[in-house]
Amino acid sequence: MGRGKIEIKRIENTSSRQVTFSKRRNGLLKKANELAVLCDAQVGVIIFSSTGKMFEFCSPLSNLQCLIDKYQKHVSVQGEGFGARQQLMYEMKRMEAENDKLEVLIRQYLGKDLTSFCLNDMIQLEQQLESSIDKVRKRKEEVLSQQLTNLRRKENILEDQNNYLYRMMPDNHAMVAIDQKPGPSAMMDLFGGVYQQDGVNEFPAYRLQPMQPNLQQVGFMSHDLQL
Amino acid sequence: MGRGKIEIKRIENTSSRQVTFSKRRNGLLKKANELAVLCDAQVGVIIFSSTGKMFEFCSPLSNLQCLIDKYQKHVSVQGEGFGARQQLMYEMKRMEAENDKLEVLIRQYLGKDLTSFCLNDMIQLEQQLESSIDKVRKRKEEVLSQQLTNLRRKENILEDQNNYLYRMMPDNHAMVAIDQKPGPSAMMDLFGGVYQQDGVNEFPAYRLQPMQPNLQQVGFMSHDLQL
DNA sequence: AACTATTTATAAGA
DNA sequence: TTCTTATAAATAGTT
Repeated sequence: MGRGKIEIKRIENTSSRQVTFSKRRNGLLKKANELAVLCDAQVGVIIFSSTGKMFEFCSPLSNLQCLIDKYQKHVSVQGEGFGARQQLMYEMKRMEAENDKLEVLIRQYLGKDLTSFCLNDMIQLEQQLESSIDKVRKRKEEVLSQQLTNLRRKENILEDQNNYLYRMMPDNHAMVAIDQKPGPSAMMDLFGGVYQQDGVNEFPAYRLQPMQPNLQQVGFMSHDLQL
Repeated sequence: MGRGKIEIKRIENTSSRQVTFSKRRNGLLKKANELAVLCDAQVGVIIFSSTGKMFEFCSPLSNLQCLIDKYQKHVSVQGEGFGARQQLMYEMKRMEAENDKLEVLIRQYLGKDLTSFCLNDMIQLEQQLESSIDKVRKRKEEVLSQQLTNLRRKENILEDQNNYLYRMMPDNHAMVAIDQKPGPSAMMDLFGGVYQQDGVNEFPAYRLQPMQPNLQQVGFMSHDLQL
């Protein structure tokens, strides 16, 4: 329909392609509208030009998003599986249910909302909680015992260092008096009475006191003795 | 373009509307294809007839879902906020995180994965678990005590009923001998030794024994005494 | 569905 | 882009 017949294939000349695009795009949208109005149909058109510009049409009293949703629903009913959107929705629902379940479980572990529980449920829950508390206590003891061990190692190291430095020191040079002599009984208090003396029992009356005690300076202390 | 000019408004005659729909639908799809091919554009068309049938077109080498996605992206970039799809994705991520958090919490309440816990964490957890177990035990006691009360009421009712029936019965008619006389000590065993006798202490040596004891027949028993 | 008189769309030129 | 116009294409009404 024009001065000459044309083949339906890509128009190579860019400018005439663009002109044709503009004309025919308008034609298409007009026809879409006519179809919608004349025949009481819902019509949606989406056009992207080769330069990336977007054009759209939707029949009156509707909007493209609605129409697209309707389309999605349609294809998901007949299609192999779900539309990507429906799948998301489904997954969402599933996770929401999972979440609710977990929240209920947690409330149970917190001892809340027990009214719906029968006796057996509660006995089971009690046992579960007892077992949990048992595990926590065991682990707590492990950690405490580890800390104790570390403390002892540290103490031994410090003691050895002290003794070594003491022996190396020219008599009475760079020495500082300590007010209280840290005797075995103080040691006992420090370690909660659990401490077993297994090293040197006697301390010299005077100890070396670095001005800024820095444990990291002790070479073999610098790796894993966290307190 | 036809034997006569027509107004662009809904065709009232149903059958001619359907004929026109069919013709113009084909025309629209053909023109959509021509636009796509001639001008190297992406074109998508969705049509729902007034009877609910769906028709679609998408330019060659593409598919409508793709085109719709592209459309969604386009409108979401300029639009108020997110596209519905992005929003779903975001919500999804949020819920996933929430879920993970809850799962970790539950594992803690089960006493698992404590290695990452410091001493203070564990002390707190222990306290929480102790509080939970406390609540469960309290509730358990409540339930037990309720059941006990119910049992007592039931017993009293049965006893009264028995006595009443016994008195109304013409002597020695329809009576059945009971092998063991259910005395106070049997009562004590039945209720775990907690039972306090507060009703009739003496049972007649012979009791009425309905062939199919049905507790529901006792009027004021039929509502809330669950055991 | 097919036909066809007419209207409409549009290719090419300005 | 827009207008013009000759011509191709679409289609309303009819069979």
